[in-house]
Amino acid sequence: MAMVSIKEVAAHAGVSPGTVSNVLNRPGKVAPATRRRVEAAIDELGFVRHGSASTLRAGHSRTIGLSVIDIGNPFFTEVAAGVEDMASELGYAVILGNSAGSAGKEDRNLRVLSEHRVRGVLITPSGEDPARLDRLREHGISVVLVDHPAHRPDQCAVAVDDVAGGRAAVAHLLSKGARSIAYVTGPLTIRQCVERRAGAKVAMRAAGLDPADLRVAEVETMTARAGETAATELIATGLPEAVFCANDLLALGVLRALLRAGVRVPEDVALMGYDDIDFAAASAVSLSSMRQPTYQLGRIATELLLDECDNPETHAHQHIMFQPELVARESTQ
Amino acid sequence: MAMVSIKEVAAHAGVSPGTVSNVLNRPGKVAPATRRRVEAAIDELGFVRHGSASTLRAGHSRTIGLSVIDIGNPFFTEVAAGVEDMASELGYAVILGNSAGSAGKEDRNLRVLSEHRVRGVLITPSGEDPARLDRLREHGISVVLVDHPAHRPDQCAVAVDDVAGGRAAVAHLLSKGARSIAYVTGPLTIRQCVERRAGAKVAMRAAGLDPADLRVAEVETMTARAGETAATELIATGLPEAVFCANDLLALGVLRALLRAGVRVPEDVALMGYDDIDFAAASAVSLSSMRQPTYQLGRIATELLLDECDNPETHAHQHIMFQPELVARESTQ
DNA sequence: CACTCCCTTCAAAACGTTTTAATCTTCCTG
DNA sequence: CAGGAAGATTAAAACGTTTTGAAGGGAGTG
Repeated sequence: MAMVSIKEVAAHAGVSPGTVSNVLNRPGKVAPATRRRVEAAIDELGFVRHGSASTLRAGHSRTIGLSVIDIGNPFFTEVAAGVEDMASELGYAVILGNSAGSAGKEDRNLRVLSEHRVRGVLITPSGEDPARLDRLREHGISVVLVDHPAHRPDQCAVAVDDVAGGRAAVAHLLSKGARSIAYVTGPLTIRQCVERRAGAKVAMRAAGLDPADLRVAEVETMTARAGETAATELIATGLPEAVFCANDLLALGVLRALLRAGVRVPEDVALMGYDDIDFAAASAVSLSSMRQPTYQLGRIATELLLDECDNPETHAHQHIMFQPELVARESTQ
Repeated sequence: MAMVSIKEVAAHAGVSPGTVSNVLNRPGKVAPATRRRVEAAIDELGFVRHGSASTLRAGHSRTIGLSVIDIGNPFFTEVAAGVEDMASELGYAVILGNSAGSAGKEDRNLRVLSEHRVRGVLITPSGEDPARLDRLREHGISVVLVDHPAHRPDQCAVAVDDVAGGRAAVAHLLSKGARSIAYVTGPLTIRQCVERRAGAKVAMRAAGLDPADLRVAEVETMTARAGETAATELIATGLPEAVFCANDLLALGVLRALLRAGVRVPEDVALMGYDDIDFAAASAVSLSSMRQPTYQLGRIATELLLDECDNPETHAHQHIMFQPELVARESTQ
């Protein structure tokens, strides 16, 4: 109830509100003696700046938004960690939005971010609708795409080469002797899922196989539970020699269901995940996976975004594309 | 750049700004014909309400804060999921803060939340310093403790009985025949760690053992990596018959290090975790753990908080204490 | 027709900052 | 000691909403 304003601080310190504001925002501009007096008043009264008022007047806030597809996925928490670290180094706060794979929730989150007049937005878009992001840009909110290639040249983006990743993963499975391969994937509206599939087909063609023979099992969410469902279906309809999963959560679910059904991994079925989350190494059969520079992805995206916000005239848009790295473990021994 | 204000909408629709505000906030108060006209103007101009301005004028925002200890821990992402679902059902947005175990970061996050004039804060405090939270309350920001018992009677809190959990976990290990037990824990400044240890000692005393014999291995963070460190140390100094870990991440790390060192689980060492995160069931040796109603924790805490905010006169403070549940798997077979 | 009442809309003030231009001090220079 | 520059502080306007009390306009009533 007792929020104290800059005016009361000013009165208490015997100066004008403008001076208090200066102490807060450009301490250099105010004489050391008065500054100390004001700072004392601030402490004494427990003053907390009203962020909304300052955003309103200043026209922008020191806040950025981060919108991810699934905060329950360790991949994204790792990205978020990178974002948060870099943002707080540069004096920005982060508002996190989780779209949970739903376009509706993503829209709601973007609206909340717009209303907050965030300085910029980092987003891993869940669908392919650049228009909504363009609208943000028209409103003066910078957008950097994370784990997604740029929609347009005048935009920053930080991504990982998913086609190369899919190709490397399946090439690895093929090199272990597998000939029939299933691809367990989330919704094929998700770009990553589509590109990893494309990479998988490239690898098959390169090995002299018909890409059309890639068996695709599509599930609704990219969670361990969905992975179990997919595996149950594979078991019912006949197992392939190898399974490539669009991410590690799916792969862990597949693994769990296979083992429960008495299927041996990798003897009966070889298994590959994607993302190399921490838990991949600790699972029942340690999981081969494609490692991505997750934390770096977050840090660099944030750096690009804030450079764009803070130095608009010198900023040069960049499209950064990392290469994923194969990590072979027991599941493809 | 082209953020349109309520004034432009008003001009475009041929009404006053006040009427536009009414359309936004109490559509019932405005005649259907004008409302439609205003709504058309809003769509046409792509108007987005300036949240800061409205917070400033209204004195409060429809936003709550959630401050957790470690967003990398699935336990907290599950809590966050519950919070977000309930909050958005009630029309609130959530700002997430991750203290990453550091009191400094927690302070910074609370400051950011204060500056945003959030309506209330949900927090799993990382240390024991009720004073900082009292300061929030003095500022008119409601606080509900999550996974932590109340500091004071006039406050809501939602917790799980950690003493009972620690007791049940160790009683289970003892029932499997273990006599020497090690407790791998995060910083003993964290309440959960302390109480689970207290519970462990209760169980030992009940079994006729000396509680002082509980070997405590304290590590700095509650991550899998820290668990590996702890296990390495245990191996070097002599293994106990059973290990109880303060959470599943630690347990997974311990498990990984033990297996790598050729120690069999549970034959040589029985192992228990805590939280029953999804990955516990999928690990190399599936992990026995203590299950908590995590998602519910988040939902209920949010419900209490928003009831306190929206109905301050009828609100009754509640202290809710859930009981954890033992889940026995291979690691304690 | 005069009056009241209700429904709708409006004008203006207020919220707590930041910022700009102006004023007031102080100190230096010649 | 006059003149001015540099530095410190201030007053006042502005940001985009919400809210309040008042005004406007029909419709119903006596």
